[in-house]
Amino acid sequence: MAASKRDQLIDMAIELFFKNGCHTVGIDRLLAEASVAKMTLYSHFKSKEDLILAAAERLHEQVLEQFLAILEDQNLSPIDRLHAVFDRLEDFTTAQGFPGCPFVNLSVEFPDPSHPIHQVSIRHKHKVEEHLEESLRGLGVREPESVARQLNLIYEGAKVMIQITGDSSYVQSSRQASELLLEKALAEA
Amino acid sequence: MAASKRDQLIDMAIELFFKNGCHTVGIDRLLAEASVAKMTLYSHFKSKEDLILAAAERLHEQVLEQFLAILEDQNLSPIDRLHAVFDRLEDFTTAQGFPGCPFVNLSVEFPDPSHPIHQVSIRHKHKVEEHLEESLRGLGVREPESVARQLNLIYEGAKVMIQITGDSSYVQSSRQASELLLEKALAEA
DNA sequence: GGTCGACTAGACCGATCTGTCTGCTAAAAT
DNA sequence: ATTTTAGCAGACAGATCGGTCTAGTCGACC
Repeated sequence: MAASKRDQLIDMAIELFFKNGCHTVGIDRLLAEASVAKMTLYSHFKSKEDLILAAAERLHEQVLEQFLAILEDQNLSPIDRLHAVFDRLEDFTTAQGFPGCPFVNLSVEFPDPSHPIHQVSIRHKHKVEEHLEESLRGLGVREPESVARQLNLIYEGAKVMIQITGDSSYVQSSRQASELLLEKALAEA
Repeated sequence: MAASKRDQLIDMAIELFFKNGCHTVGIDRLLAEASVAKMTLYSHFKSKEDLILAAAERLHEQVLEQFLAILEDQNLSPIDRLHAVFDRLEDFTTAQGFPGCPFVNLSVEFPDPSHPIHQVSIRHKHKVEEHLEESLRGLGVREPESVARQLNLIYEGAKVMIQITGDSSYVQSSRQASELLLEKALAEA
């Protein structure tokens, strides 16, 4: 079979919930656009939040995979792979009405840190930072954890500023800032 | 009079809506906690969104004032004033369950960039960046606009990472990163 | 051919939310 | 003294939302 109803629901949840906000999109609209009956939804998931959780976890895997693909791109030099992380921001954020980082938005909609959905966001951000750290360690940077955190701040800052202002030229700003930090870190290596 | 009912509503809106999310807090709870009758609310504001807008605008003024106070602190050297912007992040973010930057949250809850509430966020972020730029220009930095944007990314990134992970040590990371960028910018001045 | 499981359409329930309306109190202004 | 104004409490309407229930369709498999 092409795609199970369960997958259709998750895919549409990613598209609708994470683009427009979980609280704003009702379950009826999701069902209509996914062409799935309500009872099917509740046979696969025990609640709307349960679906959101599954969607968040799938998106976590997808985004992390994309992220890793950049950091391990064998066509680029190790340093350029890190630069590419920022350059490639352009691909997502120049889209009309960039909805922002889904995991940031989820954290806003589910502010309780102990909530399972919020925890997916925490896990995602930690994973991203770990991978940055590993790349930096591979480059022989002196304090890879510290530098990874700093690069991550720039990365997150760029996404959130583009989300709010709609000005995608923050991609360039983030690239410049990260380049500078990397330069410095490599000089000390 | 001590505080008009209108002010009570706005103050409580800032506290409840921006700490817990506008969509999650109902108007009945706000009225109960503000000790105001429903009809009084709707005589001052034409809708809930109208109240949120007024609250956002007041908060915009308040936060910007605090921000400016740091950037113009005469007890500090011009460079330390910029550093203080990051150091003082500690004051807000170490609070148990830091709710995140209210203007980021508003942008998530009102994603439409043309929405008046979203526009307050845009205005706020621009103002902050302008003030950073002005401080940098006062220091004789070569490209103040570009550096201001980069510092702003770090600033926003720190707030959002602390919001998600609850790890307030990102304050130090942001301080370190901004210090590095400032050093470089001043060396070129 | 008959059974079973997956799916569907849509009615329905209870809760919740925004916003309106009525009637009342009381202080302030004229 | 009377009118106006600001505020109060709470019922109410209308809409929406998440979730349940019923009844029925369709295809696969034994």
